Amino acid sequence: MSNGAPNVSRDTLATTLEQIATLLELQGENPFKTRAYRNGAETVRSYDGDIVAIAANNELAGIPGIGKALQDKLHELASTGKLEFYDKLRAQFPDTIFELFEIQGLGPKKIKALYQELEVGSIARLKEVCESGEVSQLGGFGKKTVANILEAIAFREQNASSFDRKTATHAAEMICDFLRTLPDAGQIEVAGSLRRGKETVGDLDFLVTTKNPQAVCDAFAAAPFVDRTIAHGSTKVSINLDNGLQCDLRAISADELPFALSYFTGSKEHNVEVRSRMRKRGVSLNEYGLTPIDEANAPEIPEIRTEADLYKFLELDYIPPALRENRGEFDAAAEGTLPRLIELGDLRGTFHNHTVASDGNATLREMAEAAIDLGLEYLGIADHSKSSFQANGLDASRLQWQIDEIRKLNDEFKQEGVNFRVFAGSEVDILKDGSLDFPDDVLAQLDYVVASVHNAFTLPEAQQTQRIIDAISNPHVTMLGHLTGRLLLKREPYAVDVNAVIDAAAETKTIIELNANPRRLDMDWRHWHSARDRGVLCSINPDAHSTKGLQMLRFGIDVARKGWLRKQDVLNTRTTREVERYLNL
DNA sequence: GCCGTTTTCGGCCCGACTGTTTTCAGTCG
Repeated sequence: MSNGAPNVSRDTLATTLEQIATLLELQGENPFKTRAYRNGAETVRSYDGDIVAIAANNELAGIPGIGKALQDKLHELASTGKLEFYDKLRAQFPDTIFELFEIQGLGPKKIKALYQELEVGSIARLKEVCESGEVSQLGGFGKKTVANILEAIAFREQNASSFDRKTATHAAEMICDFLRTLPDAGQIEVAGSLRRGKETVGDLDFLVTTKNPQAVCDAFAAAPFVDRTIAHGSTKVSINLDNGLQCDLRAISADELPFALSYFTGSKEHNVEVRSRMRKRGVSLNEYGLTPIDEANAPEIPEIRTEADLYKFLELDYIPPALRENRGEFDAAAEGTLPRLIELGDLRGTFHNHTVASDGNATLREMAEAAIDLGLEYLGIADHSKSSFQANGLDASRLQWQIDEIRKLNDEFKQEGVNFRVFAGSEVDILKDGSLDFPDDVLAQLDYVVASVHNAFTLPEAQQTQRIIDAISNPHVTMLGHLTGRLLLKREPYAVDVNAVIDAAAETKTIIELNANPRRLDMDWRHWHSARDRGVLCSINPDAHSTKGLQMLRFGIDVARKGWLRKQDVLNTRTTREVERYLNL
């Protein structure tokens, strides 16, 4: 930002539109209007370009989903930092009104009634009127509803609403193991955002084919991992695990599987587009099948046995779940230019791993042997540098000692006939001024260098961005570690112009890391497609601090796929020899 | 509020479960 322009972020634009949608719902506004605001928010969030600048310059015309009304509002907000329409809406409700939407079972109609009749504008006040019994004056609020609200409030107080990929993946595997023991269960599939590879997951969706849906539902609802049952019908069950993770199960017939899988995999935005394309072909799609819109003029509907058949009917290539976000996959599928996505088996090694020398808990040899057990051909060690004293970072002399240890280990592997190489690196701190924590002559001793930010998270965006660009401009830097420093569900990314860093990385031929740690998954998948097209190479790194940590690579692969990355876009799919050549070794 | 190879007006994805309003509205995904 410059020239005293208001400091409005993409998130501000999107969140404002979302809140307008919510507030309009509370006013009982036309649901299609509120949806238009929500769509607009999603468009702003996922737009590939500097949407804030475009809005500030009033050049939004032509972006699908942003019509005249939203253009004007976004322009006003981006150029002045304020939006009168929004402020007037906000003034009609307390600031805490939004938290009521986090209570399961409460939607706009009930919240509107609560607010208008009982002045309920916060969760605290909601709890009061439920406990005092005042709420039963309202139509539609019976005993059961009140009990459910109180339970949902208690639940929210105890549990977060989102989960990292690792937690969600392990829960899904445990539940699938359980489902496989059911005699009535046929095919078992995990759908939803987990299947799409999202970095965090709000709930898990299971599909089970069966001839006896009631039995599957009953068994699921009675499973030992169920902490709380939200709904229990004859084809659908929703439960919470004791960590709060919500799990939904649908019992369906085998014929319905491709439709249900497509439907419940989403994303919502992708599904809307699929349905719209189906409608243009004269059919309506739901989770059970395809039906002609007009029986008299029914088109010929082919047999649908797989999701691929559904896409084929739309004259599209099969779109992998990772790409189903309505972010360009339909055009690519129509043109036959969908990427062949990277797979876990493509990885031959990995960089950015720690040992006991800094803050890891496994020795050099233990880490190397764990990598060998995973089928890898090489492993990059990159312990912290001295400024990360909290992580026992290495100074130049300890680093030299470690380099010698690595050379020795490689010799031992050679003598043992093990075809494996350890690369000597460092995760060198990017200092506040953009210089590096080791002088160039020390860095020159290393096989490769990961440069990362570990402090001064609160620098202004311009300064933080320049600091990182200065660091990766050092020719000794091979790759940039965890670009934004975010800790999912815990710490926001620091303010940094990711696009400017990507451009600099392309310019300086610096690799950008995809940190596979499920708490990071940084750089975010939304940037990879465009970074790839700008010629930036990726390295998928587990940032392992233990032998087990190496297994986090799978989550990096999930996110790389989500970012449209192919095998050739990722350094550590290359052979040892190719990597050596790349590193000039 | 957005949008147009049926349309500048009249549509906008669709169904399960719950609780309560005894025939359906609200919520959720």
